[in-house]
Amino acid sequence: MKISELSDRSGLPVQTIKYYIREGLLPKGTATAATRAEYDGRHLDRLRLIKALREVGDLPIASVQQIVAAVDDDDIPLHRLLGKAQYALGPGTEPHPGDPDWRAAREDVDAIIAELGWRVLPNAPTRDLLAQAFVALRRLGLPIVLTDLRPYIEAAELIADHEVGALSVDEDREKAVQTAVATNVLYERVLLALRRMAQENASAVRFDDEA
Amino acid sequence: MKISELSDRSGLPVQTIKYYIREGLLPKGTATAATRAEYDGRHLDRLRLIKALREVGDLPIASVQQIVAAVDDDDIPLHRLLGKAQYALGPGTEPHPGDPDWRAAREDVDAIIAELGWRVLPNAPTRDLLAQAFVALRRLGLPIVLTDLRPYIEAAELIADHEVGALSVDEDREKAVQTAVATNVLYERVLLALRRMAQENASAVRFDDEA
DNA sequence: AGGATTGGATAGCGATAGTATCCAGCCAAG
DNA sequence: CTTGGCTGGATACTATCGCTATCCAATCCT
Repeated sequence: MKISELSDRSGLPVQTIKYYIREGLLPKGTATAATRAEYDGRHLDRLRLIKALREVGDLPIASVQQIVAAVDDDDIPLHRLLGKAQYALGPGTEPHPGDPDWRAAREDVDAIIAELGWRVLPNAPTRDLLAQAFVALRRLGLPIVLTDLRPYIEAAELIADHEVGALSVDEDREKAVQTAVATNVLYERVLLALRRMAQENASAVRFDDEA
Repeated sequence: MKISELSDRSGLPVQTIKYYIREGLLPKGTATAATRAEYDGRHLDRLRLIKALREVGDLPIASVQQIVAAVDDDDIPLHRLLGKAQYALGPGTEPHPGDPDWRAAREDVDAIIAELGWRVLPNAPTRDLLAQAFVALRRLGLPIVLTDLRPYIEAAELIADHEVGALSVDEDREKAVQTAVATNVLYERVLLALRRMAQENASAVRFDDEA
């Protein structure tokens, strides 16, 4: 199909598609002449994935780039892909290892992971992500105790077990990989939305009934 | 204290503090002369809150602005504040009511909330937030069924009940409000980080042991 | 033949979140 | 009491991000 058709079917402007190609998010079409190229369904699928990651997941172009690179890398087995994608999602901000607060938080994080017996790589960016939140909480005078974390840990395990259990390994890789990455990012949003709703509900139940 | 001290103690450049004052995130100091103003501990607290919301919560200035406005509004009772803050967090992207996909997703969302018996205002932005994720999933050929959502709903309720239960109502408002808002945003990050870790762990348990 | 469409390249734009500079006015040390 | 280093306040500048717009020459479609 032509780029204009790709544009129509994906809902993205031609210029944006060209931009994504420039940035390496989308492979070029197969050239048929100096000013002509042909695109196929895989381009469309990819574009839809990009759109979902951008619009719903709110990922920066650079992260999407790393994710599609991992998706395209046939050497990565499906079950490693989610981890790979998480590295691309990254901690957002860099850790500051010189800062003693930071180091203390990282030690807390490492201790909690060890305590839980979770198998999380020592250099996983999620450790820094959590440490960052710990630092901020501490600085606001809100220290973290393990019991406070309990419900979050429980919830996280509940969800993760479900998600990893639902991973299909037998489908064709292309599709499975796309599905895995998309669900991971999109269900993150789902979880956030549900938490906020559940909060509103719980608050209504607790406080509105008093009045 | 002087602005330079405020800068030192908050870790933010003087220029940035001035910028925050311009944007209404931080009240001016009390002027003591034409080129002199005095800041106090409340300024520092506010600055630390802003810093946490920006750096960890990754909220745009405009959202922080709305949140601090709600925090400063004494007419808002504490237990309403979290809801108010959520409105400021918003859906990120605007809903597109003309789109039939969107409308269908919104109906799904509304149906689920009704089914659960949750008390969520009809115009809550979280409804759109969830609908947006539904639209994206549907477009990727990944329709949502209630059973898929179960673990997320369960997790959300678990967390929300804990959080709302932990809200203190008796402390002095200033501090309590700051705590409530900060924990809400920061524990969102905590939850995301824990989910990713739990995923890595669950994946390791399921797949690495096969090899 | 000729208007529309492409690929490819380059330039521009609008929003966001700060930085930098300037200018007086002030305060405190010498 | 002067003088050098902060201030507050205003304005201007900058960098990054994620697109858009424009151009051009080569095609294609009719």
